[in-house]
Amino acid sequence: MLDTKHKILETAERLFAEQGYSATSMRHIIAEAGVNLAAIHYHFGSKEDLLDELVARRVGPVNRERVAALERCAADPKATVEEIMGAFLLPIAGPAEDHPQFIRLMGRIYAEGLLRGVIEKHFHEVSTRFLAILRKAVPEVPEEEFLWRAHYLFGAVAHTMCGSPLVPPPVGGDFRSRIERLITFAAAGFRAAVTETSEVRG
Amino acid sequence: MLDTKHKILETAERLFAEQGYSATSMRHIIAEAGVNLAAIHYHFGSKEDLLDELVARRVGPVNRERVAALERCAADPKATVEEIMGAFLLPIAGPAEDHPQFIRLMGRIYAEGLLRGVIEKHFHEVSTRFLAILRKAVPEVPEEEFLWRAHYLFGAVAHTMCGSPLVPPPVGGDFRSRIERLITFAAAGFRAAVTETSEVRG
DNA sequence: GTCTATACTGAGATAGAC
DNA sequence: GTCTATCTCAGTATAGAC
Repeated sequence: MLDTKHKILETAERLFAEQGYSATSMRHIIAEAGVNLAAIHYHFGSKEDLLDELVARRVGPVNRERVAALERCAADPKATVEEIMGAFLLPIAGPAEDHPQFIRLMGRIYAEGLLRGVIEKHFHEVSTRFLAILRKAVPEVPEEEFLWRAHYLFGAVAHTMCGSPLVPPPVGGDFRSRIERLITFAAAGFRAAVTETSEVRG
Repeated sequence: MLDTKHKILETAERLFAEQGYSATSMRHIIAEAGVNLAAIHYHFGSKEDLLDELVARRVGPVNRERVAALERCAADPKATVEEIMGAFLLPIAGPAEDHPQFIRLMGRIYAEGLLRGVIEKHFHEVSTRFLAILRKAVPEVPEEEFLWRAHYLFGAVAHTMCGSPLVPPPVGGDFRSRIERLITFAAAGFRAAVTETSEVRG
């Protein structure tokens, strides 16, 4: 039955989002879904492939929005850093309001590094395109510096999605405003003058 | 014998750093260390407590350096954002050169969120002090905005330590220069003018 | 106090009957 | 397609030798 597969998918998404990927056992999923343990392997192959299908379902539409917005930026020689970042980041805002736990899950599996294959499959293409377009908006930044700054940006994005163990989470504000704040922060960072030899020690 | 405990500690640190915490089994550790499985529980209590002791060993000296540098900043009313960030971040540079894999491990366990207890125990106090001092260097930033920016900074730091699945890692530069670049980036972000209603969509 | 042997529980995965 | 039984490998707990 397709019903079995669907029940697994729905239950797994809820449990992964609530408890995280590693903390959710397949036995817990099948118990709540009322199906047999082997059904997961029959329909998906493995626990990781189950996650993969979950991610594809939600991320596909977001990535299509991203690509459309990014190509509009690419066609506009006057596109600002803020607009390009917005094209990449704001399409998350919709799903983030509808499925806040899912966004948290995505941030966590990105940060975990364990599921590198899943991440690369769903984000490598669009993130590469994003960086290529962003690159042209800040031509004055040397290549190596640009890559590091992209690194910082992705770290900040993941953290914004999944929450920090150390900083008290400011409760106010929806996800969209969080993203807008992040864009303000990171755009200033990308425009910062490159320091040759820093004098930062106190 | 203290020898057994020491062998476990050394072997575990190496394997955790090479393969990550979750991916390293206790049976793998004891096989390479040439000790018995139960010895880990006798000396440490659990796998997580073993990690805890590993972290404490390396992080203790770093945190003492941090606190000393931070208090120098606190005593100086003219301390810049860059200097305060440097006080918090540059003490990692030394260990990062000597034990690069260990730094990567720290970034990963921070990002994972699973070992929240270990992270809080070793970093909560010093990071709280850091944020309090940094707060006074940017009084013009509203409180909520400041907390989010701190959030972005911590995400970028963790990512710098553990590497990203999406951005091609720039190979050049030692860890200290990475931190200095990050400080330039984040200081500009903290100083950015707060946008009331952003106009970032393309 | 230190360490060994062994057993327990729960995880993901798989083969084969129906 | 589905289910039972079973396999391997985790982390953990305990009894007891020295």
